[in-house]
Amino acid sequence: MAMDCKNYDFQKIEPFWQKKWLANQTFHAECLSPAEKYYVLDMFPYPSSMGLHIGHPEGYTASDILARYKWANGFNVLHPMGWDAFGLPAEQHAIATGQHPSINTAINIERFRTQIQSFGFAIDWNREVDTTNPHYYRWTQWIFLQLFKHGLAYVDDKPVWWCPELKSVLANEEVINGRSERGNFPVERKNLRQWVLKITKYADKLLDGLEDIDWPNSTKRQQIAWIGRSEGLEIDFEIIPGGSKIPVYTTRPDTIFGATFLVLAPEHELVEQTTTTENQEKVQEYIRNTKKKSDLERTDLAKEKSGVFTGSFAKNPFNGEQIPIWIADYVLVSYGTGAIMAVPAHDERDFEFAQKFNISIKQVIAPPTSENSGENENPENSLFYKNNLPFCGDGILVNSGKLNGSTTEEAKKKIMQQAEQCGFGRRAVKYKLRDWLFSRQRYWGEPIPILWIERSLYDRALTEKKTYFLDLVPHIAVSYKKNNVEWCAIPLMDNQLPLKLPETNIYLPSDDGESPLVHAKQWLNVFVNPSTGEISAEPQMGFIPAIRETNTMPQWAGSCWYYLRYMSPHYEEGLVDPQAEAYWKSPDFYIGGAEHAVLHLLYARFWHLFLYDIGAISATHEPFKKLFHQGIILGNDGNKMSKSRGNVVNPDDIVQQYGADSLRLYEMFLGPLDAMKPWSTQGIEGVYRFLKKIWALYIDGEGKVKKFLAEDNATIDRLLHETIKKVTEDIEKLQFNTAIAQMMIFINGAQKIGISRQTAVVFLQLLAPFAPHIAEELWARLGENFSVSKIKWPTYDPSKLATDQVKIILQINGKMRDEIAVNSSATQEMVEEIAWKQSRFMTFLSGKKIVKKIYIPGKILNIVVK
RNA sequence: GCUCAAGUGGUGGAAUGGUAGACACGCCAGAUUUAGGAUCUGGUGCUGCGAGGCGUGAGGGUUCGAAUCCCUCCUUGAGCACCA
Repeated sequence: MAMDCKNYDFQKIEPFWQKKWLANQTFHAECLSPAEKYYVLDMFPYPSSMGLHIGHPEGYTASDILARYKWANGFNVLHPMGWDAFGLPAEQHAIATGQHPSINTAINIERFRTQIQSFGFAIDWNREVDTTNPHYYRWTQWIFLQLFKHGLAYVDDKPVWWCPELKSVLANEEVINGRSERGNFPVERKNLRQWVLKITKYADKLLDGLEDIDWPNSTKRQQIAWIGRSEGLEIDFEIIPGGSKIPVYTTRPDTIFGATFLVLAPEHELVEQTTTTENQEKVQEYIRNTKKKSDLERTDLAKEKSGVFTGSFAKNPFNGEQIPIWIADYVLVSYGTGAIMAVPAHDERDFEFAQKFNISIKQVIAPPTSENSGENENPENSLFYKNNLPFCGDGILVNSGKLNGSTTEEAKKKIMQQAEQCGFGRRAVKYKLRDWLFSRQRYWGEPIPILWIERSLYDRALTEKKTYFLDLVPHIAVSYKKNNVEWCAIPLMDNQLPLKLPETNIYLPSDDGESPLVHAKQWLNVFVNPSTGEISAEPQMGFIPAIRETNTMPQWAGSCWYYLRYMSPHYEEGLVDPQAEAYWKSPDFYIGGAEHAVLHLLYARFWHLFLYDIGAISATHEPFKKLFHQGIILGNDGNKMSKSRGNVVNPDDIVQQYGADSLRLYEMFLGPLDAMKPWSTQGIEGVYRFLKKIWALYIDGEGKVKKFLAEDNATIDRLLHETIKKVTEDIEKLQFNTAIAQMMIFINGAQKIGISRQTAVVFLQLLAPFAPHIAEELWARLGENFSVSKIKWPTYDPSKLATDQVKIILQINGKMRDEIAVNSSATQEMVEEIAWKQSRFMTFLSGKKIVKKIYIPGKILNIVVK
């Protein structure tokens, strides 16, 4: 017992039990316990200076209910918490104050931990992880080096998204409608040397893996769309005059006879070759204009198509037709072959373009009609369909020579076959997914554990085979050229990890894409012994000059594998203890916001699949078997909570005023867990009253346990078993709102009728996952053993649910007219006999002719009349 | 524009083919109280004196029976947005 308080004094009760759970390590997850494991994972928070948001405890409470429920069912539960602590706000604070970001980060973590502990979650605090701790990021760096060694990390200086405001590059996934995902600042294209991870190599595995995991459909769909796999045909068109070939990519080879022009992207390498002398000027001007446009303009001004004719023609290899070659910026150089065959009759974009530039439109697909299956199609009579162009669906081929009458599906097959046989085309698979841009020009991130040395020294070390990095570098060297010197990347050795961030007082990146780490000159320029890997700050015999990589990793790096670290957070021999990994495998339940659908959740799956492939882990291919997104909690006014709207609810205030149990209960009672729902300041009163009612049912005005009934009456007995059933089933289905409603029904009944001591005990077990503090307190006052969350979960007795009397609804033409109570074993004849005696029911039947009777045993008797 | 999801009292929501509105908020009345607060009891979809009638975004359909299944439209939310 916490205190001998008389009233429901949550301010005394809650901290007492929180301390007790911590001190007793009540929720410590024992690795390799003989019990079956259950791993509940929350998306770990970024510890911002704003403190915890009211949305945080929503997901955390849901996972906590599950964790406590599983403990009570005999599972060995892993429910950890940690900090995704690298990130921009801490760095911006450092820039503003000149203070090292680790100081502020530590303060914020402290505050988050205190806040999270004030909710009484059954977390194993021994397993806390912090992505900014060198003991942690040592292994983030180690994973990077594995990716490097396997040729999945390389440098590139293609155009990348650059955000001038953040002074950093961003990944494709971090750019939304031409603005940064964080901060909503405009971004532009810039050529910079950057580290890139070859996530595209895992495109198919990332796609296939989605099939056997239990995730929200919308999230799966988003990942599928992001990967954007398509199957099609690459077809070579011959340039007239000239004779060289332009490969185009299409997913609709069946429309090949409808191609009336060909379009090159403005950046396409054959632009110069295809442009005739008299069109030179116009084409160059068009390309100049395109370059001036930002990517935002180029994609956002989708309304009006633009383009220019090159003067050349291309020969359609299927029918020998010559079609004009145009240049237009609606074709992207980075997708497919950067060139398309345009079929205006069956593609909206091509249609729009053809209309604007007066290019002919030729229909080759007729929409399928219900009556004919293609045989009666009259190719000459296609005028009828012209009004409906462009028609982009599947149909029947017309105007396509011997393919006329084929379906889209048949025609695709035939044309692909023909193209491959004749050698002017080949099947191809394309993806929208691009490689993951992995470096950032920031201070507050994991340093990339790479040294750069000159090419000749690199080659010499490898040919002489007397070097530590012989097996640690990819087959093809990762290199770049600057001022005519070529630099090659070599890794640090495992025992040189973690590569810690150097001390500096300059945290601001430069305007031209230089990381603040370049200012740490001592750290930056070193000497390395190529045979031993030894690093020295001073030149030495046998050492060669090297420069450290100055970019850091993006914030997503640390969160890609934290769920593995929780399994053995103090293990020093590897990222995860193989025994722990074999036992815990992967999270059984993962809950977090839907905003990470294509960022964290795609990156983490990529790393997991990779780690599995290289044998670093071995239990599962996919990291997150079951995923759930909690809904957003809106402000009182139905709008998103924001400082500017003044509708922000601070969880600390709620805990202060109503207690953590009320907050937990209320957030779960608001509505379905995945729904977006508005906070109501008045609404929380309801659950608070519920808790006070429970208190009053157990404890008298003197703070003593009340006298319970010697025995339950039948109504309460049935209600208890109904409640056990409903609460148990609803927890399994994550329908916490209705589970709480059922407990309220129980308490309302208990208040009227009274309950036995045994029933009072069982109810506390049901309540404990939702409101653990009050449940633990009353449990202790009843003299039961600590802890209520570790006692075997109650089961219901089905025989108690059966009743000897059932209610039958009497309907006429499906409308409820009366109800009767009958013996539960009553037959239809017996029910009818009683029904016919009901005067109210009979008044509805009088003068009507009975057509049919429908009887659903135990539920309904419906009389159909005329 | 395309794709997906969802529309139920004054409010949050319950019911996924069988009594629409569980549970809760709010509101009304009463009890207790010097008063307020707290607590307890009863009521509360709309309409009608009543029997009853109407009612789940709108319209249509399937069914003995539809909030639930199907079609069309409207609204809201989410995602994608020249990916050929």
